[in-house]
Amino acid sequence: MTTDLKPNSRERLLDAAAALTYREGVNIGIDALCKAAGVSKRSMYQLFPSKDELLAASLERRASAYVAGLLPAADSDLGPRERIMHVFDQVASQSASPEFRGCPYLSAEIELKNPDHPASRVAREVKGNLTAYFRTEAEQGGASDPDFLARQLTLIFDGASARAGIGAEHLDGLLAPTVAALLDAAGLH
Amino acid sequence: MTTDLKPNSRERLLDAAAALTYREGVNIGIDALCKAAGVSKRSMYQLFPSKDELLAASLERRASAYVAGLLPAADSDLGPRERIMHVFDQVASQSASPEFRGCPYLSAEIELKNPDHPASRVAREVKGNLTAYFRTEAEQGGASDPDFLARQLTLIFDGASARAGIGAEHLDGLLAPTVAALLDAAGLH
DNA sequence: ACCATGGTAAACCGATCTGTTTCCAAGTGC
DNA sequence: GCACTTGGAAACAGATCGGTTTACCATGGT
Repeated sequence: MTTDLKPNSRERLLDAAAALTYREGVNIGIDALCKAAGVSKRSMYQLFPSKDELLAASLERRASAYVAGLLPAADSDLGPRERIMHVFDQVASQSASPEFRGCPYLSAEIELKNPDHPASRVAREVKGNLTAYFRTEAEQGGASDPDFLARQLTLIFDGASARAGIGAEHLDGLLAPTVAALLDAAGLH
Repeated sequence: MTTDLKPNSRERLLDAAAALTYREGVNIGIDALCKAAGVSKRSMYQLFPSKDELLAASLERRASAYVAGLLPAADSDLGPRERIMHVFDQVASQSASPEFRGCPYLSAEIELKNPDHPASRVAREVKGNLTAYFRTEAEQGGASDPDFLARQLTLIFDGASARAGIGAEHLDGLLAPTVAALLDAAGLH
């Protein structure tokens, strides 16, 4: 077993950072993060070299759960079209919650304008994975230009996230027909 | 003539606020704004009651120029379809500039998570006007559901703004076919 | 009982935040 | 010359920022 002292503090910090930065933005203070996690600043700075790295680590940790909530279960026997639609259905249903603030990775990249920020790097990677997923499914479904379709879908995804996140749109019934139109245009069967 | 003492300070502040918050985010400090505008804080606080109001006023002032850069000239004799496409062509060409950071109104709403912030209110109104423009043109073009199409187009607009703004997408050749697919699906002639 | 470890609370540091105030120089009218 | 306004420079206030350090207290091994 790899040494696993201090098991809780680290995770509590990551969870608190994920929750608070999502609600309040990346400019939330370290004192607030530590207080919410029930961890002293001293311990925090033993676990993470800086706030930036804590933020990046919290986004990274959140990543697998985030995509798990978006993608269909591994054992589901859906076709490529359904596997794409599933992502958008999930976003639409998530956006119904009043706590929904859009894709945390998009928000992070917009708030930290600096693309070299460690958290921006993580965010870029996660979003890249989503686009890659779309591309794979598009290919599988025989789309005429899988790469192009994947870019279109990511655009829709981020647009929907952003608008629903600021409460400007309620996605209900909007997303499915829009995505369907693009899939049809791309010849995805 | 309405009294127009202190003509320059006010405008310089508004311009500086627009430019700096766009580049650096809404968390830019007041000292930096005043220094960039060449106006003392004392004068600034005589002209505006708070930073929030200055920010809101700068977004409001920027609004007419912003939509002017997006919409076709008033005397242009374009059909509804072209008048819609024109907006997206403009975004695509603007996004080529390295200073492009996406729609400033979307960014503002995302960064200030508070929808009651005066600047959020202004941003919401400006974006509402864009959606209204789309709806009008959709109606004019005989779209089957103008309201629905307008929501779709705004979604694309914001998605494109966001992704190009963070440098994740270069819109070139992506936007026109995507929008065209939606216009076709809506039966816009 | 003793000491090491590890973690919390809290003071502290210098910087920066929004916002206020003081001081002073440059007009301006008379 | 002289009262008066205007506004810039900058100090200031109080809070908070990221980050460090000190002081104390709990545990547990021996």
